[in-house]
Order: sequence, then C-alpha cells, then structure tokens
Amino acid sequence: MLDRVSGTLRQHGYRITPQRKAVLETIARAGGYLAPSEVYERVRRKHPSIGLATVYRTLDVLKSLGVICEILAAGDVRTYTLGAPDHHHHLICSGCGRVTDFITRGLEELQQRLELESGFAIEGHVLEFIGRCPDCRSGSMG
Amino acid sequence: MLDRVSGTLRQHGYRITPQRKAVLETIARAGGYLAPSEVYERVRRKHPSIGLATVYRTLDVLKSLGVICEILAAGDVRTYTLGAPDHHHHLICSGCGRVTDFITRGLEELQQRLELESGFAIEGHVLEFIGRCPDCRSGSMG
DNA sequence: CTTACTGCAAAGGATTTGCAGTTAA
DNA sequence: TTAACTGCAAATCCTTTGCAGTAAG
Repeated sequence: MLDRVSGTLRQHGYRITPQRKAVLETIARAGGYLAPSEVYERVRRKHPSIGLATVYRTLDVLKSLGVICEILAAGDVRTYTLGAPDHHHHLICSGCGRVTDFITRGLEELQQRLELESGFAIEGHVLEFIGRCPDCRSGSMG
Repeated sequence: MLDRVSGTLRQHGYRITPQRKAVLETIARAGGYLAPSEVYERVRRKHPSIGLATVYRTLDVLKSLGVICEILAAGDVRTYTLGAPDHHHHLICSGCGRVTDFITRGLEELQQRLELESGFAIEGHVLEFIGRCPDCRSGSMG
C-alpha cells in the first residue's frame, strides 16, 4: 500500500517524507475515521516533533490524490480514512461518532433521474445515515 | 407560517422577538439556503443593530425546533432553509454553490437493511448529490 | 544543488460565550 | 416584575499562512 502511494506521490511531483509516511500509516492502521487532531496525536507518539500544520498539509495532499477520503460528518468534524470517496457510504453514530461504511447500489438510477430532471451534470454524492450504534444503544453513554 | 412558528416558540418557552421574526422572515423569503453570515447581512438591511451572535443563537433555536433545516454542504459551510430535515435531499452545484432540493423514496428500504445488518438505530440521513447546474455548465464560471 | 517540505508562531475565519443592559410576557 | 433575550467584545476552535531552516531527489 505504501509502495503504491509512494508511486502516486512521486508521479505528481511530491516527495516522500517521514512525516507523510507516518500520517498515511496512522490512517491506514486506524481502520476507522480520524479527525486531523486525532491523526496529529497518534503520529506524535512515534514522531513527536511533527507539527499540526504538517498534518493538515499532508491530509490535503493525500486527499487531492484520492489516497484518503474525507467525510463531511455532522458536527462540523472532518475525518479521514483510507480510500477514494464515492465507493462507499457512511453510517455515523450520534453517540460516539464512530463511522461505519456500507456499500449500496441503486443510487445510479436516482442519479440518472436527477440529471434528466435537473439538468445538472452530477459529479458525486454523499449518503450518510445517522443513528446509534449497538454499543451506544446498550451502554450508558447517553 | 409566522403564526405557526410563533406558537412553536411559545410552546417551548421561547419569546417572540423582532430579531427572531426578522431572521425567520429572511430565511423564508430567501427560498434557498443561506449561510449565517448571509442571514446576518440580509437581516441588517431592515434591522441594522442586530448582532451576529443573535443570528447564530436564533438559528440554533429554530433548528432545534425543526423550523429550519441545516445542510452540511461541502466546503464546511452551514446553510439553512425553511423546513424540517429528512423530508428532502440536496443537489448542490459545485460551481455556484446553489442548492436544489429533491424528494426521493426507497431510502426506507435501505435504512431497514442497514438497521438489520449493523444493529444501529437509525435516526436520520443525509443524501446529497454534487454536480454542475445548467447555468454553470453553459456559463463561463469555470 | 534545488526546491519542496517542515516546524513554529502568527494570522484568519467561523462560532461561542460572558456580561450588563433591555424587553417580552 | 423577572427571566429570557440582545448587542458587544472577547474568547475559542479549527485551519491556513509566512518564514527561515532542513532534507528529498
């Protein structure tokens, strides 16, 4: 994975730096979605001198290359995970904020209908469900 | 409309103030979606002394009562329009930012499937399509 | 070597909060 | 009368930017 991303970075004239590797590995290892501040905290464990600005800049680069995907969740938090957008959707817990992905089809038809009816050239979509995850339903978290 | 909302406000122990009326009327008259700063600018034309904080506070109140609906659009802009969420979805122009609503069904089935598969108690959803509107497709806006 | 990248600190923009005065009910 | 509301200014929070030094290629 790192090899592939390194290639992508190089192809676009970006350099491979320890900071970029660390950010990417952190997101990859997390599995779920991390906010910039969370990425920062985790990267700092191994790489204490990294600056928050570098994390933001790295997230921008990786996002612009499609290496990571940003979700526009409720509560104005940006979070990031590995992978390109649009291939999956999100199920967000209103209790703990955890994000689960799901895949669905059928949006293509809807998209076609919308293009016809609205005249838009549709480029992408966001589909998020918000609810309470099993843990938060049973637990004492509110 | 204002009467209905006044009733709602009163029922919840909120007072009817000129500022709240002005914010509500501004959003109602706009038809589309307004960011807090846009609401503020427009309200100021008729009500020059209003403060931005009051606009934010009013938006919070109206949103919490379901009188207005907030969309979580790309680019980290919050915008508001009349009406409760979840009854419609959004088609957002990536050129000019204008938002069009659409209504669709079929998400209920998907929701049921997700509840079964994930164990979530789903409370709501967001469905947004992003694309270029007819004006921006034909015009010179990029 | 060259120039992209980094860390730091300062700047920026959006939203929230504290407070004393005001006003709806 | 009285408690919710307001405007203002300051405070917060998140993100971006300027800069001089560092390091990838």
